[in-house]
Amino acid sequence: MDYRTGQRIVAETARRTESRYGNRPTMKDVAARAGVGLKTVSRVVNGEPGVTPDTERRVQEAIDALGFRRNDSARVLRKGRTASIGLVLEDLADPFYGPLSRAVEEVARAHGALLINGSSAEDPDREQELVLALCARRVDGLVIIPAGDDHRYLEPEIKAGVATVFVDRPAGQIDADVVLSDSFGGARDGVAHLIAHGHRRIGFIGDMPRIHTSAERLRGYRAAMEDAGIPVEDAWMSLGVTDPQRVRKAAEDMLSGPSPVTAIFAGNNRVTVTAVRVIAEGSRPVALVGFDDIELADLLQPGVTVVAQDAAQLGRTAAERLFRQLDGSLVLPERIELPTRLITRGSGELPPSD
Amino acid sequence: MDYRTGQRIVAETARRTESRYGNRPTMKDVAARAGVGLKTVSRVVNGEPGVTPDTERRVQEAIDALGFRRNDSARVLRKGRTASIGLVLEDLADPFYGPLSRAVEEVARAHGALLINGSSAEDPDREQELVLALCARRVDGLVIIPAGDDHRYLEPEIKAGVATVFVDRPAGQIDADVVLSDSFGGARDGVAHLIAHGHRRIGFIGDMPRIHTSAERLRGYRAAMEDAGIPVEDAWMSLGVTDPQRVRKAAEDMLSGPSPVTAIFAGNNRVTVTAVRVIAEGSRPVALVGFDDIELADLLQPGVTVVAQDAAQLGRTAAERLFRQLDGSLVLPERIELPTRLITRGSGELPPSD
DNA sequence: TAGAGCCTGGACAACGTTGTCAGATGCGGG
DNA sequence: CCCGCATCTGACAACGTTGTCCAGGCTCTA
Repeated sequence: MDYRTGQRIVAETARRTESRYGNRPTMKDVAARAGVGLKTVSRVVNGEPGVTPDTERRVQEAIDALGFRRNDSARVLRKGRTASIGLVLEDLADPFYGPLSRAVEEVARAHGALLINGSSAEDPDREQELVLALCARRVDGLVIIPAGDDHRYLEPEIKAGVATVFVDRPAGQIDADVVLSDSFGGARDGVAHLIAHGHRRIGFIGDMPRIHTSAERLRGYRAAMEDAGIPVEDAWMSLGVTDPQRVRKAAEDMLSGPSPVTAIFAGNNRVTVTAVRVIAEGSRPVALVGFDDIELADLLQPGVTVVAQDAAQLGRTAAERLFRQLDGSLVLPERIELPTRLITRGSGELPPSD
Repeated sequence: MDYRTGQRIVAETARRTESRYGNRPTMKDVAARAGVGLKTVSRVVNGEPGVTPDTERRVQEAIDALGFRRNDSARVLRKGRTASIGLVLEDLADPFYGPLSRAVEEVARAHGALLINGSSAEDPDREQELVLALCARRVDGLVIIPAGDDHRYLEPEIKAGVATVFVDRPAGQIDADVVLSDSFGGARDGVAHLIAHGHRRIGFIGDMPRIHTSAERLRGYRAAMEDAGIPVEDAWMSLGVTDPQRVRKAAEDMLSGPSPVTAIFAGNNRVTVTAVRVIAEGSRPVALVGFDDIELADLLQPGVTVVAQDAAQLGRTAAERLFRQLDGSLVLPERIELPTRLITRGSGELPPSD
């Protein structure tokens, strides 16, 4: 008995010492100070009815005096919903994802939710790790730009009620909502545009074909070439390169081989930027169409013709669908494909140089 | 009694119905299935020692079978730390903030923390709302790019132990860690660069002076002009405009007034982009130096000379400081100023055109 | 073989909030 | 003057986890 009492005093002292820094007032503290019950504080904090103005004022004063802030962790534990959603993308530093993320955030905000986001760095393991960490935090929903191609690990989560929407690329091995740009159609149109301007030897530089958008764009390229009856040479295609040096090498190779290309179709914004550089350094004009719009593209000489997708619209559409899942107004997974838009600015309209 | 029993049955039924969708297994469920105690499950989940391999296997099987995922809200409630930090910035869609955010995320990840971020849209009220929402979720720390100039509302939070670092602009009315770029020095150097190339009538287009960086850059502009003994005319300065149309108007005005400028110093990346456009449309060459680097700046004709700041480094520095606060290895708030770098690419070296 | 000491497992309280329900208070009418 | 009713307030359990502490079974030694 003495021993236990001693223990308690030690614990109490430790707690009090620590409380100067790191312990926050709780509703109980507020209640004690205001001389009311715990639940009354809860009512005031949440704006529930049934509190006299006088009582409310006393409680409010105590709240202000103590600097009380409701602990949402406890609230979540009780209520079950966190009012937060997770966004997993590839790299927030990529200018394509900034507007997308912002759009998701705005929709979340309109629904009173916060956004937690993480970058997968195009690594499937890291994607899974992130997604599961978000699930452990009990986000209400997930917007995922997948890096991996197997999302069966999400099945228990989805079954448990986590709303899920995939963006930019479809989910692997599971049936889920997907919002995509029309990569195939966009690429086909872009390449057809080059063909229409007289090109026949057209290069394609894209990311790894295991990435759905890359594969689709490659398919679009092939389709356009085939439609025009042009056989594609292997030397015209570079797949899986994305870092500037290797893109540079790939572009230089296609421009200098035995049957050099007269035009390049760039599979994404980063490739486009590097391609612009390589072409600008070369002496002869090379036509270029890029997938994804890039800033200042209109100010270059010539302006860069692009197949633009609306990143913000992609994010908005996905987030709205997510919240409709949460409302319960959605039942069956769907695949939504947003159109792309060819923006001609000059580089895609250059005639072949030979 | 009957009534209460009735109630209970209704509740039970509702719960069971719902449980197919929306209720997740808990450690208790896992324990029951594995035939062990609650705490044993906790030990397995957290990799704590003191569990026989055989027991561990049984527990693990139950976890997999039920699709159990630890509820971090409950964990947080118990442990006090959330392993998450908040980042409040102006607009994630702005290319300046993408790399910054990503850098913060990487540091957080290295410390096992998740990043919750929000955009203030340069609105002080929204900033406060966001910050307090983050505090309610008990983030361990906050990285804030302030929109407002009074942060006294944060005092109770900081006192309660929320680590806080301000980035890009200093905190208002409170003493806190700040990580900044040297806006004053950078702007002064940039303007001096123009002066060194023979310019005397130099325009300045910047954001609202209530934003610290804008004020500092304006001060740098004035200092450089004063150092060179050049009196500044009001018509050369445009403050508080940031949307493209108004920047355009401002630039056109300075270029066509009674004493037109021969060079423009652009106060931030968005202004720079618009200035490039206006200048490109005009007939006579106008020199330009911009604050913040922009993508493709080197490919324009002429290349855009800029005063570059390292957004990623800003974020990294701030986040590292944040975690050092959390380690307890930091005591006094400090102000860290990172240098800027003048990158000459052509536009800033053009001679005056008259 | 008994006792000491270690290892494993489990019962229980606590974290801070909210939902439920019952008690207290005040008011008007019979 | 008392009762019924409406309004306001508070006690208590529960959410799912972790820390503390104790019990029981084991091994090892004297």
